[in-house]
Amino acid sequence: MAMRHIDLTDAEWSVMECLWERSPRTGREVIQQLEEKAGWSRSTTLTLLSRLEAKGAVSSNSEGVKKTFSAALQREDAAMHETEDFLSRVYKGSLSLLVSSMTKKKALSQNEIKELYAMLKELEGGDEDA
Amino acid sequence: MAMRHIDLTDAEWSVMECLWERSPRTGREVIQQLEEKAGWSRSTTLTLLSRLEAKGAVSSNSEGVKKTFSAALQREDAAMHETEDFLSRVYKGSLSLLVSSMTKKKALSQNEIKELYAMLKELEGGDEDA
DNA sequence: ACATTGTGCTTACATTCGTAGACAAAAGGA
DNA sequence: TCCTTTTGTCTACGAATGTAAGCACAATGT
Repeated sequence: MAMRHIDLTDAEWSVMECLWERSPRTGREVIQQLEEKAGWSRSTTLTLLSRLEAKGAVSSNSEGVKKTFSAALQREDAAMHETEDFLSRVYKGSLSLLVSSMTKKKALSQNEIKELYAMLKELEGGDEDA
Repeated sequence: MAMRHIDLTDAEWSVMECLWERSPRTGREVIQQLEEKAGWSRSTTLTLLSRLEAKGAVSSNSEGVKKTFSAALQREDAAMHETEDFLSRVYKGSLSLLVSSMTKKKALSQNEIKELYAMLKELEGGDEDA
């Protein structure tokens, strides 16, 4: 059964990043980290955690003394969902188009180009049908 | 002077796509196209056009008999802005990371890989410092 | 000149998002 | 046991977003 598409808002991404870094975590920890990184108040973080739990991206466990929160959504899944969304909206779903655009805009460093080239070279050669 | 960053919402992208396809256009045309493609009512489209004009993404001309609307923001600029935004949020700003993720998820067709490879090959070889 | 139609502006309204204060229950200390 | 601190839930509120009805004025046909 496929993972339902969960959309994350910007603020929600921040919270998830924190949980992806390490899970489970107590509310305390999440709150503190977001307070430092984003200047959020306690309530803000807690609200976001609730909303995330409501949409199934976060799960919590209240058995122990302290309630803990965990990422229920994998970062990779969230990323892939966003990626598809973005690519289809902006580049007709084509990654090549994205790369060629970035190229034209000179938004790619030589370094990045090299890395990509190496990666693609491997894929092109070694994955024909194995 | 750098182009200010204009963020477009989903609905706004639809309108812009219409104007990027051809500009200038009368309200009539835009309305009709969006009605077909998105099922929007007249007012909806007009509202979006106003909002877009307010944020500088669309310009209009009322001199002739019919008011016309044009895209003031280039598609490429909008796309690049979105791209940077997206890459930094989801992939730490790294295109390579995006590609490697898509690879792992097998979200790239052989065809796409070939295209990318060809593109990169050219860049890698021919752009050292010219 | 008047009725009909086309066109743009103004206002509206429900939802979502970012942000947070209040309050209540639980835990810890004196 | 009573006070203080911690922790979690509920409620709130303005801005942004998607969506559209209504109104007023311009154009057009007869």
